[in-house]
Amino acid sequence: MSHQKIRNMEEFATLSGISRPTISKYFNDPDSVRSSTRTKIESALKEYDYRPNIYAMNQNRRLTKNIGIVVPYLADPFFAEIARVLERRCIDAGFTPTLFSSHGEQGLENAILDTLRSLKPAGVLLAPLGRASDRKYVEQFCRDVPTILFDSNIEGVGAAFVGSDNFSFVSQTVEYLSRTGNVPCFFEMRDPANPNANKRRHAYLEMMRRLDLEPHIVKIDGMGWGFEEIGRQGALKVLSDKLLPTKTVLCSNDRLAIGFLSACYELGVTVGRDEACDIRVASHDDHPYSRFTCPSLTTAAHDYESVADHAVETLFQLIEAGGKLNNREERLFAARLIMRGSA
Amino acid sequence: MSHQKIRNMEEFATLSGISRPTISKYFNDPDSVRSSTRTKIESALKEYDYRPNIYAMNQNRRLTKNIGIVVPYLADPFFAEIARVLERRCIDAGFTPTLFSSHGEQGLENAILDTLRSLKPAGVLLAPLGRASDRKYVEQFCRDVPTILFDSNIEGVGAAFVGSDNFSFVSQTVEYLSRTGNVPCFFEMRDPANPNANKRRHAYLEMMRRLDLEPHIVKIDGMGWGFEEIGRQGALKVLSDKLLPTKTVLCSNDRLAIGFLSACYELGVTVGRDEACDIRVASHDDHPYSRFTCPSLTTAAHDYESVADHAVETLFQLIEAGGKLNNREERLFAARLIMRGSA
DNA sequence: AACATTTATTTACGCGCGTTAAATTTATAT
DNA sequence: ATATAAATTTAACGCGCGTAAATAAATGTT
Repeated sequence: MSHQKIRNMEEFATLSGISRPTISKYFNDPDSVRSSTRTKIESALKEYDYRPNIYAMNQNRRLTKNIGIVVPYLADPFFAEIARVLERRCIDAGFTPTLFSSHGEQGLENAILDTLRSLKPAGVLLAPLGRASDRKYVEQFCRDVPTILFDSNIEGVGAAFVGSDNFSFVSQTVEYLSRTGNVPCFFEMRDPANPNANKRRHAYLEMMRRLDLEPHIVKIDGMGWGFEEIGRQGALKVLSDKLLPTKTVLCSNDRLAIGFLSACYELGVTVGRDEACDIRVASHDDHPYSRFTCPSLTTAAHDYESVADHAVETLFQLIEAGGKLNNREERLFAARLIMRGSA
Repeated sequence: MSHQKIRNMEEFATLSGISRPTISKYFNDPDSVRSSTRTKIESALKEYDYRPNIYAMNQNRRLTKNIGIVVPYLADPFFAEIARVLERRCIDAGFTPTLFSSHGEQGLENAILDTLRSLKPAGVLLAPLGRASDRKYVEQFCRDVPTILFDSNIEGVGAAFVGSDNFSFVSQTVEYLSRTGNVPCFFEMRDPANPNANKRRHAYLEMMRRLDLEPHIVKIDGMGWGFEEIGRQGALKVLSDKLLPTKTVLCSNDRLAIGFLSACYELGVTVGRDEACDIRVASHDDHPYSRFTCPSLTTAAHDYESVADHAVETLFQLIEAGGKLNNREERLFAARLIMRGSA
């Protein structure tokens, strides 16, 4: 292997004895050149270790192999996990995914969309901030760039939406908790930024109505993305002030529940399904850490794999269809109830 | 605001009545043009909402404003958190960070380094996989691209290393645990992929020697990046087989400890500093979730902010120095002991 | 051997912008 | 008003590659 550095395709073409357009063709599809030339190119490739500049390639392609993935907050393991699966799927399909996190800030989300325009992606998988999103900005972006929304829906924006069926989540937990003896109250943040939170509250109310039970909603204060601490503080207050209307708590999401369990432990409140325990706690999401809480958390699990698979597949369809789909599909995946120690 | 779409700088130049080179100059430094022309440009900017293609810009710049950030595993909240801080610092300094995760795979790490070459970054902040890295590949990359290593050091590779002082971590936890009455054993994976793990083991042995205490190392099996589950399984085995040599456990890192605490809860083993508790558990990292474990985890905290600040600052120095620093600085930041409920 | 077909080469232009040098205009100082 | 400095425009090239059309060479067919 020669240690000569190669600056561009022109140089590599000269050294390998093949013309540049043919080299270009090879990199876009090795099978599109005669096998004898392919051999020549590949032996030269071993010799000189050249690879084309991916961004220069994408500058001219009618359709790039870039895919943008945007999540609202990457330090949240839920999004980190789904981003990981999405990246993997894109790579396996021969695309180059680029991952961005909005860090919970509208300004950053908009800046990311600008950067994505420059990247000229074949398509984008976008989990918007939700209520904190600049709707017009996102809408305009989706008109210009083939985009699939996931996790948080924005009505009518993007070519399709893939997410979880919040009613399925809540109906299963409410049904389970009430069937096994207790009336759950619903524990959530006062001003949830994520639209799923609102859907979950409505689902809770609807389910309680169907079961002819009296609903109780416990709203706690807090801003930002530090849900565990918000849940912990809220729980400390609710528990010490004896504000809990029932002895079964259904948290809107696992991160709040993690904080809630932490507060219970601090206050000596025992949690579990057992009669001897003070309260039961359940939640939604099947956060990567929910099986390691003490006690482990009963929760409704996202079908991560299906959501990721379907989002990516829909995006590929969208790309192949030239950026437009006939009708805006909203595909929701059902939850799977996971019974653990906490309820 | 006109809804006319602008394709490139040429078009925008025509519409704003300014020549393209001047527009180009403006975008690279708004203060480098006369205030009267700046006003013209900015009013045109309001009118037409144009912004230059960042990748095309960077194709020709002698020095781009791109910065690559690479972490070994983004679904680990520790890396997610430090990546978040690094991104923020880069953005504030006017750079465009691009984040990559190796997902624990050597092949991906190498592929990311290739992509980064195409990106022509001004500099790269790289947390390598560690033992799983392709040393030669990383080494060659660092020779070609100005790179600062962080978190995991690879001797002699990169222009500098910024990380945490493992001895500081372990010396504080060992000193604290032994001073408050117990001899800690060291709980770790059999084949840690991260070089910090080895340094921590050595630090433990050295500290025990200094304190004239008998060291005990408990090694558990497990592969991959699911540390919590590995820690849990290991703890279940160690606890139920009564293999624990002392009643104080010092875990190599918080993620193992999270699993350990989970196992303790399952088995009814009480954890805490109190005499009445069965065992004490402490650890290292101050993982974002360590304050929400039950009991909350006593741990040695990274100085996230300092590590991130110093890594970014060193990178900026490196960039300004033209890609070479005189000597390879290895800067280690001390830990801060955080006493919580578990020990 | 003559023809048709496939594949490769040559040539040239385009992508969206940075950058430079020379020519020209504008602002500031005297 | 004139000299000087500063900013802008014009013109042109380069970055690393895609792509298209015309031409040449290799391969396949009868």
